Amino acid sequence: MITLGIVDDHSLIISGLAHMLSDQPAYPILFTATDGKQLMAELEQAVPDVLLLDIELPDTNGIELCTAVLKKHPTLHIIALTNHDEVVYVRKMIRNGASGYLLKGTDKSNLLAAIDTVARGQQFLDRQIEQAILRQTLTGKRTSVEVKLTKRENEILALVANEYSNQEIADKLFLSVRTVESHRHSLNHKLNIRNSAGLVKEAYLRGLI
Amino acid sequence: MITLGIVDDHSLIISGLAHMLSDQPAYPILFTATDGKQLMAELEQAVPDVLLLDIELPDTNGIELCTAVLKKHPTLHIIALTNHDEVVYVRKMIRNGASGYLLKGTDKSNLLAAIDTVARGQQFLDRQIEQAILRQTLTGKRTSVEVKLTKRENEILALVANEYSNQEIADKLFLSVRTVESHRHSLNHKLNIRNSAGLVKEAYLRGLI
DNA sequence: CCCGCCATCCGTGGTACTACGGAAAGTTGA
DNA sequence: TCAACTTTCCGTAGTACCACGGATGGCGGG
Repeated sequence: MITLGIVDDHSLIISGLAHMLSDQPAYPILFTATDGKQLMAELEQAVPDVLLLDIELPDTNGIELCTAVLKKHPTLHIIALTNHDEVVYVRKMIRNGASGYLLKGTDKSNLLAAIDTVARGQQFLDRQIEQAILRQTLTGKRTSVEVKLTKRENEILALVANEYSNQEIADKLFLSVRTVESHRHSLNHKLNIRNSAGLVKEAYLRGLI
Repeated sequence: MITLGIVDDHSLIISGLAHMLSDQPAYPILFTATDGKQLMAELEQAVPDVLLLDIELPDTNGIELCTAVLKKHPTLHIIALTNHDEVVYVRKMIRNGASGYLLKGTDKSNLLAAIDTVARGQQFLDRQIEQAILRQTLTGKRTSVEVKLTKRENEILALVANEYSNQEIADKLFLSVRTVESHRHSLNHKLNIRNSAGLVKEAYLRGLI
């Protein structure tokens, strides 16, 4: 028996995971939560063996949440759950105490394997991630199954990185400022960053500067 | 006779230049202006042989202004006038059509030489800049007479570049947010940039990331 | 000893950015 | 053809950042 907790702001993901586990009586789900606050509240009631934790949450970021949760409940094994397969993120999470790292596109067998592995106290990385890390180490090159940006997003990323303000970008591309803001919001979300600084760094990684 | 136009938002600089040229009847100053708009207006009245153009202006940046002016008045020879001796800026200006590049700390003979040279249609670069470019080409290393930052400024620059918010920086360094803002303001001023994006780029140049 | 620079703090008053959510039109692919 | 995605736009709010100016105490050089 390995008890579980699931944290994700998309209820779709939660129900997807719950469905995958529904025919597995050995993996009871103790609770689900959609944000960090709820998670902390739930943990007051019951501490599962393994926590599936989305690193993108509305009220906090999973990286810090990871640290915070482990501080309170050191016995917990955390599997980070995310769409972001860039090696940087993985390193951050692992450095912050996560035992495993799964992409949301994972399948059932992978999920169960991950749960079993971390419950045993070992580390589990998504296969895709493992390969990315290997490739990076061998070739010295960066990110892996990079987050794909749309044409527009790339364009705007480049301009932001070149010190254009939203207004200037709007003028240059004949868009409204709101549209530019929208795209930036998407970028921030996709890339799991929260300000211009992050965008510029990303632009460097992508060779846009 | 070489006619001149001067554009700088600091009247001090303008009068300084005017003074240097006051005993040179061969270099009449047709007009002076303190911003891009004024410049464009003046150029409707009279087009000088050489334009001394500060690249930092309140209403625009000299780099784009340079392009814009030359588009309208292709015969104009422009000498960029600035405190910033980083090679990047020089390259930008030259690529945008400037014929010469002078540091504001220049002396009279240097100024006259620059004017004569560009009026003849040749290119003139400040000696200091020339050497910086040579050094860069030879050593493969970047910027020249780098703007020096204080210890604190460097520290904060690094944190900004690593996606820390002002609040977080303040917490980390045990400062008030206002102090952090002050330092950022100094950084922006010293480095001639205006937002986080610029700071992050600078941090890259300085190897802080 | 005084001047200048550094580091610290604060005030005022913007402007820019960010987090969401919602909506509509166009594109693309299975 | 239908679903999924992209691009565009807007609203509401809040937070972060930026441009100044001004003030203080410390510290080093002349």
